[in-house]
Amino acid sequence: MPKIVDKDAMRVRIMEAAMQCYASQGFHAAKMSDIAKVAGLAKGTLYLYFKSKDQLTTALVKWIFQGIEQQIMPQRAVGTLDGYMAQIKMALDVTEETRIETRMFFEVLGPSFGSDEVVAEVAGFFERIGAQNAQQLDYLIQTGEVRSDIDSKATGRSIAALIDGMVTHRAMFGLGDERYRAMMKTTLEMICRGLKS
Amino acid sequence: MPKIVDKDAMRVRIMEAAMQCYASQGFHAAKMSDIAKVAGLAKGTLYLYFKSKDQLTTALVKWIFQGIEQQIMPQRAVGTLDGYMAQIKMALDVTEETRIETRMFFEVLGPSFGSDEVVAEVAGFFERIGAQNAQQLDYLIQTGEVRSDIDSKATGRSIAALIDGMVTHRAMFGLGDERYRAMMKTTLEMICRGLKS
DNA sequence: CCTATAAATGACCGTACGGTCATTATAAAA
DNA sequence: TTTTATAATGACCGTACGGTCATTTATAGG
Repeated sequence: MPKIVDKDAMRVRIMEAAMQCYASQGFHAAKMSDIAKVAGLAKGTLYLYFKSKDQLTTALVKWIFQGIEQQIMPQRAVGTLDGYMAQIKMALDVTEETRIETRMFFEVLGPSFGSDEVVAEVAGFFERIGAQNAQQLDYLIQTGEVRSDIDSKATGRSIAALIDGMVTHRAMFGLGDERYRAMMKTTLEMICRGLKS
Repeated sequence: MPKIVDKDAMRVRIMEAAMQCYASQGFHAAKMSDIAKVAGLAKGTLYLYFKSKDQLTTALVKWIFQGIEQQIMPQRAVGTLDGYMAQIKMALDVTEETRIETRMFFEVLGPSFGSDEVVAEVAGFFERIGAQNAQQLDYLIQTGEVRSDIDSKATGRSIAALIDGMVTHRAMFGLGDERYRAMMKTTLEMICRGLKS
């Protein structure tokens, strides 16, 4: 007899609203009432699904990174160095949406935001990306396309950091499209030459 | 006849206190009264030297980056690729203090923080680092140590972004010393191989 | 149509912090 | 020592926002 609601869908709806508000106003400026308005709910309702603003934000960050990872990871191990480079190129060539998310993370990853949980989540994300890179490299070493004297684990993790550096700088410092494209090109060449045996 | 004070020294004293508070508590958690206490002043006094917390923070960020730049830039153009690589290595191998500052910037660069001025300052910093790299590369191209078919401007700016990526990941994601050292090694090798003609 | 239970609401509260300003302290010069 | 302009102080104010909860609304089943 009671009213029944899809709680997971509701949580997603709220997280989407939060994302929108954080993107346009920033984390601190976005009020819970704003998020509620965007979600088409009353403020109090948010607290039925998330205990606090921090918890909502933590959930949001996890959700976003899980999304990115699901989008990236399935692209199964490619068999050639060229294929691997193409994969890196895709990672570098981010969408506008990712750029918005990047800006948001800057606030959320700051030390004033309570949860080390969020930092740990993001750290884990890059850890997995690094591990995937390492695996790729190991395979390409076996096929002989990549130098056998590199430390694949360290190199894989480094590549993850390098990509993040590029993506972050593009998002934060308004690097124009043509310019960034030139940067991508030289970066890819540098990495490729560095790996090739 | 009036009481006279060295205003610049006072501003520095306050910025140092702010830095300390931001580092330990984060930008948002640090209250003006905390900063005052650390500086050994009353809260109201801060407002004689900075119009607002935001302005204090903006000044602080500029001050820090100017310091870093002065520390880095004078290391005049080195004449060999090995010298250049050594310079990059130094940039990668950051001190604990820099790591603290890195964490702080994550908050301050977030979109909720009013001033695009700060972002512009940091953008300018990396722009200058990129330009310096480009200059170095141009020289090394002329001496024949570096491939002549690279886009030195784009490569220089990319290297700045790559370094920042590494440094940031170290600061944010608790990469251990040995591990980071291995990452530095492969990164340096990759860059070096990528540049060498 | 009624009822019981889940869901939604938004007025309200507490508090905490940035910023102000009337008052007090300080020190250089006369 | 007095004067006077500058510097420092900290109690106080306003307000804005996260979070609560008594009340109202919605709906599935009988």
